[in-house]
Amino acid sequence: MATEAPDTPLDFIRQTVRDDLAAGRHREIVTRFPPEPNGYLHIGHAKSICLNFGVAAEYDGRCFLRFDDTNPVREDERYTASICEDVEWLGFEWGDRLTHASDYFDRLYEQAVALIRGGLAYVDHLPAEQIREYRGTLTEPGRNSPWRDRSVDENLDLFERMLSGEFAEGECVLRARIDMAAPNINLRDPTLYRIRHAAHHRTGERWCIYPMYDFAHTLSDAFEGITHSLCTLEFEDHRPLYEWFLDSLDLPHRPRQIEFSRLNLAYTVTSKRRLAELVNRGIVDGWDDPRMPTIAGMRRRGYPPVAIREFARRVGITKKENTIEMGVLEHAVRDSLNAVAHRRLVVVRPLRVVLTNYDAGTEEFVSLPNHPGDPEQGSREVRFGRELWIDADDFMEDPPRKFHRLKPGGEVRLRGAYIIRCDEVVHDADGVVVELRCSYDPDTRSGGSGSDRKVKGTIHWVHAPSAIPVELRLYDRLLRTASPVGGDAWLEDLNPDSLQVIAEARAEPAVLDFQPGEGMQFERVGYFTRERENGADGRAVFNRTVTLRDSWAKIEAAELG
RNA sequence: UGGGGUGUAGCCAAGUGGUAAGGCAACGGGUUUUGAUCCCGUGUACCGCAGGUUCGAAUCCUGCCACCCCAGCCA
Repeated sequence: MATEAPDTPLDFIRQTVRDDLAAGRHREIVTRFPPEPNGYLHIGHAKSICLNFGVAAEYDGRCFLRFDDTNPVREDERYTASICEDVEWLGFEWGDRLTHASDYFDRLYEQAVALIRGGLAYVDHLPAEQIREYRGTLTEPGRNSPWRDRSVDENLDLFERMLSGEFAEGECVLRARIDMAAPNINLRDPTLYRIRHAAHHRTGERWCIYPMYDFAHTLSDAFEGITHSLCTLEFEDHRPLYEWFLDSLDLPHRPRQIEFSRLNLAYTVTSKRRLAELVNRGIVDGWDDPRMPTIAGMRRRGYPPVAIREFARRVGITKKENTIEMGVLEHAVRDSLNAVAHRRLVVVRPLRVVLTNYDAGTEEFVSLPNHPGDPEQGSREVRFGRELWIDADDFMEDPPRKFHRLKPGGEVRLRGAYIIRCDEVVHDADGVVVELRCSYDPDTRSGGSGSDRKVKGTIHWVHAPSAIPVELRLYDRLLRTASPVGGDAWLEDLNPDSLQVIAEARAEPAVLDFQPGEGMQFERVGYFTRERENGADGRAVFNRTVTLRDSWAKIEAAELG
């Protein structure tokens, strides 16, 4: 497992872990990542995965991957495979520590019985609506349920009958007997077990009562010997209940819960509920749509796992609400890709160029390095001839100042080949530029004797007869606002241009050298990766991972006012 | 108006009583056959506000303000 950039100050959780170890409070650090199998993992989970698995790895401990599957009606086996795949792809290993809360259903039941025996839990026959009313409000205390003082024997009997299926869903629940006047609402006799006559994806029909999160999660932590149970801020209020279970039961270990703030990313959504909505409404392709901030989406988009790990490291761990700018993620992605991605030439919007002084009967090969900064990565031979495509953006008939690309009468270097001059602009009947007639300077071939001649610009190109048609999918932010509003209104802030399909791009054939997931840079355009499925008429499809930094865009905006 | 949290530059984030790290962004400049990369440089951060303690406070105390979370038989 890679451990990146060591010289970061320790966050407050790692400081605690380090101190606990130094004080001899634990022999070994044990953490856990506890996803509910009801959706795909996203960038926020990635932060938690990097924290939990990262801390375990850094302190020679262990981390469990535990599915929190206590609610059969919400969860589905089909999500577990993707979750495993995502964690693994991110670069982490759980070894033999793949568990499920449902693995502990028997032990959980025993502990519930223990609570009843201790007079600390009771079966409540109040309907759900009444329970809510009896709970009180944020500012007023709750009231005791009329069933709160049943005898231990009666509760034992009733709980067993709940288990045996004697009651209908909603007829009764098992509740902890704590304090209905507690200022912390989580302590007002929280529900421990509810009845669900539903098959569980792992335990089948064996159970019809299922434990609630607080009970199952705390005890699972204790069973597994978790030393540091790291969760997000919204569970801070639950910590007293977590402690109550640990105090009330005879358990093999005493884990400690520590909360940190969840990750928010600007211009996207990072809640499972909202991501599911995008999928269900058909706004995106699926959970792994490259626009989605899901791990699967980022993988398909071409983000390397190391970039995500580095991103998680850079944003840090604190208890402060935060919204991270996309630039941080994008920078991490570019940074990791820049070093390793091979370069290729691809023209996005093809404009025909004819080199009028180049012999129509011949062609040649020019050598282009796979990586300009690293000769070790080799080079490739690229076909060159009289007819080429260049990007329409690289020509302007009436350009602003500082435009270093091609213009009438102007010169530009073709990357890795020759300097050309634009002699004539051909228009169609509507006045649209359809072809450039240029002449090349034979002395200026890259690597040749006259190649040191300087021109202001260098542009990319492809050899027209041998170029292959490819489809490009250009992705942009999902939202047009940085922080989506609450409720359903955020759907109105969706960016209508989050996907732009370029059906008729032209590429040098060597773009086919790479597998989906491997990153390459289309020079001057951006980083791309191959899409698994081909597009129309079988042509290769490439997803844009991220653009290159574009300082021209700013200059252009300034020049054009 | 109950309880639990959080406030350090545009966004993150170190700092744990001795005089405010770092990253991203932004803005200059250099190198460059990618307007990329790379390299240099640029920020007076009223440390939420107001008092107090101290020789000395982002760090300690008091009071206030702002924002976030909690009333599932969800996790």
